[in-house]
Amino acid sequence: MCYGVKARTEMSLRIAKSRGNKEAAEKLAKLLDPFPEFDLHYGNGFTHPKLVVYTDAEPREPQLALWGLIPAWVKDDAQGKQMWNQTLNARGESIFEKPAFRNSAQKKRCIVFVEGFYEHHHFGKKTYPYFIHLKDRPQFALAGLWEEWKDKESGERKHTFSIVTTDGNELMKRIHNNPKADGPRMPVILTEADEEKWLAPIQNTSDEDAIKALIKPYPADAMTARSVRPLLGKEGTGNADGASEIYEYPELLLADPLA
DNA sequence: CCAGACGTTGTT
DNA sequence: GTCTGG
DNA sequence: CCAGACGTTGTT
DNA sequence: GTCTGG
Repeated sequence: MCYGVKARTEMSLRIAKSRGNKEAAEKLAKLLDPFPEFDLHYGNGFTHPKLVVYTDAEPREPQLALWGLIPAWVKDDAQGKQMWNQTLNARGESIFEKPAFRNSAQKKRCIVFVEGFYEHHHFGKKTYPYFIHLKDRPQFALAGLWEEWKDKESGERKHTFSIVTTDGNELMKRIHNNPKADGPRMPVILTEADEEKWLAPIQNTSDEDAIKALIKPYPADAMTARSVRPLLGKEGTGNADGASEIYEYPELLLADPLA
């Protein structure tokens, strides 16, 4: 789920300025300075990009965190690397129970602003990448969990995060059709009003229920998608500008899942 | 009691 | 760290 | 998860 | 088709 996301530097800076203040945006600009202007950040278990997150600890302060949550109890770097390949996503249904996520679900939630995300559609014997985004908002927040992990050997501290998933809506059902699936999934997309609710502290069970109520599919009619060039491989556009540009596949036009 | 796991994704 | 399985 | 490989022979 | 590597 969420093969990758689009989160350009320009967008991140714009959000930092509107959420926080000028200083926050300037600080972020320095952190992002060596960042290339990519249209795709992979989240596929082999590439672990750093993205800008806003945490419940400091909701107005942009921070960089590594995609792939490492629980605080992980004992060494090797175990951490093994773990983060499996914590790019967190199933919304179980975040309050799973050992890897429950501490974060309770008191370390975050949001990640993206312009859209990528998923593969299976048709015939091939897979076709799609870029999925909202019709009426240039960017939006995904619900995430974060954690801070300290490497006892090197003393290094790592901030990591995971994106919370939920059932796929009607749009995702048509695109996200991998042959080995239990059912289509999608990231939890938050409305502007829900962004602050997701970051609000939990002090009792009704607060917790309020958080759980946010974990639900986003309305399909508010979303749209387009096929794009292959992301990986010889022809892959990968981490490059233009990865999210529309690209029509002739064979798909006959049986476009979105038609 | 100790050892080992701790996680997600995936159709027609 | 904490739970489960043996 | 997707992309790519998928094999053997021969000396120093 | 199925496994491995990224």
